[in-house]
Amino acid sequence: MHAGGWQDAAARRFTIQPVSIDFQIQATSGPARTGRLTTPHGEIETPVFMPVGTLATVKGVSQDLLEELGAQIILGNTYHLYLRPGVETVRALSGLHGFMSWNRAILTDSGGFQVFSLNELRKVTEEGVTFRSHLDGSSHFFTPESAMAAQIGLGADIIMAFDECTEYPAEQERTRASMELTLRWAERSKKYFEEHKNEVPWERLKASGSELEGGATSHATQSLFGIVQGGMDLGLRRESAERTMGIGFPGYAIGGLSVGEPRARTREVVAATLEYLPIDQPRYLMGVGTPEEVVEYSMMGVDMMDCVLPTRAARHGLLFTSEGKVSIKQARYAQDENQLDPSCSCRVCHRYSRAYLRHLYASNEVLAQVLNTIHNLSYYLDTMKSVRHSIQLGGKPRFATESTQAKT
RNA sequence: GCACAGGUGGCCGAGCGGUUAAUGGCAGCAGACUGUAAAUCUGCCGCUCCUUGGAGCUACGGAGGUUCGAAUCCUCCCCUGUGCA
Repeated sequence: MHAGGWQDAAARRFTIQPVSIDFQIQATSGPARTGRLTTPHGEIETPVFMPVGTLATVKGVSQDLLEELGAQIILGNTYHLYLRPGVETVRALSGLHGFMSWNRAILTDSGGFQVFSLNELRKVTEEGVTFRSHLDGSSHFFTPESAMAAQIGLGADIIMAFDECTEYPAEQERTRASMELTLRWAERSKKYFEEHKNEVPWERLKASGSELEGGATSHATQSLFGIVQGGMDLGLRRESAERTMGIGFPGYAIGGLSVGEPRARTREVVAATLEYLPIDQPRYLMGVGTPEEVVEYSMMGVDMMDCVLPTRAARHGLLFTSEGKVSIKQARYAQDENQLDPSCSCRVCHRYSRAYLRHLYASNEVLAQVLNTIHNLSYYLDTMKSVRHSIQLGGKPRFATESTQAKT
């Protein structure tokens, strides 16, 4: 069932124009593959999970901890950073990398997701989106062009086209109209980007110092990724993929998922869309998912994923472990002297008991957020490491809850 | 001792004659969270019983009383705070 689509995709790749980002596939196992994505801030081993750091911070953890955890690339958000501290401030402080002192790769989302998530504070037109700031109520007009300008100013290694994340559920006509709008915006995004991408000085974009892992590259520009929409309609997904590829980007994202649809539907749409995308370029599944989903999608051939779940859930006392979810706030852990996850070697599991973590959470201590976030990110990042390993060995990956089922 | 002000469910605190098992908040318990308006949000939270819905019981310091009806009014008692002796 995969074969036809894959061959189609393989054939199509020759129509893709040259790109400014390097992606080399290293090993494959069925539809899954490991690869190396080269950015101005080092090489990224894929499949990769990208922690979300909306406001130039992955909430709860410092940059040196992120490095220790093995985060290869993190996300920032254009809309939020535009509002605060403002693109000019970030630009003046040597871009996101310099501003937040992060020498590894960064990807910024364009603000397209806010078109969806802030739907009560915004108005969409052909030209762009008017947002009413959630901070002070002021009005801000975003267009594909302004979103690109902002992202060029922020200076992330990978930036995203300005899209409309279609809501769920949506009628066929609405989904198509939304998809068409995203396509027109994708063209405008690319056009503006091509004309202005050299405005990010190479010296600034380039990683500095000896901390850079993998070495700087010759890619002197940012890379702009396109985003496939099309809702839950497989036909529209295909059309969106093909037409987005027609515009031509160095990488493609699958957007508009995890917006409330049933999980099985997400899987179906991802599986279908992957087949329509080029086989030799990075494919980025936006906003997904649980540890199990992240593994599953990696095995389906997704190269990049990001999700708020590990960090947000951590702040809310939900921890992911090899034995399944642990809601550390539960009374049953009050005197549990065991480590959180017996098969995790993160600094949290290594040192603290469940009882202590529960106490910190119950007492509303900020350390609870820090430790919980460290663990969850560690769990995701280690899971990805093991997924990459499995793909390289051509075997089946360890699923996040495998040992739970074995034990109970 | 006298004068005021008070004693409400684990805690704080509304209510001041009926639609009150009793508003709120906290604490407690459980759940949700998927390109971050999220250290957020939702539900439960006197006891017992049956199926949702309900039934019964016990409750507003204590004991009496007024009233068809009292956490709410009256009397006495106990206790707490403040002031004066």
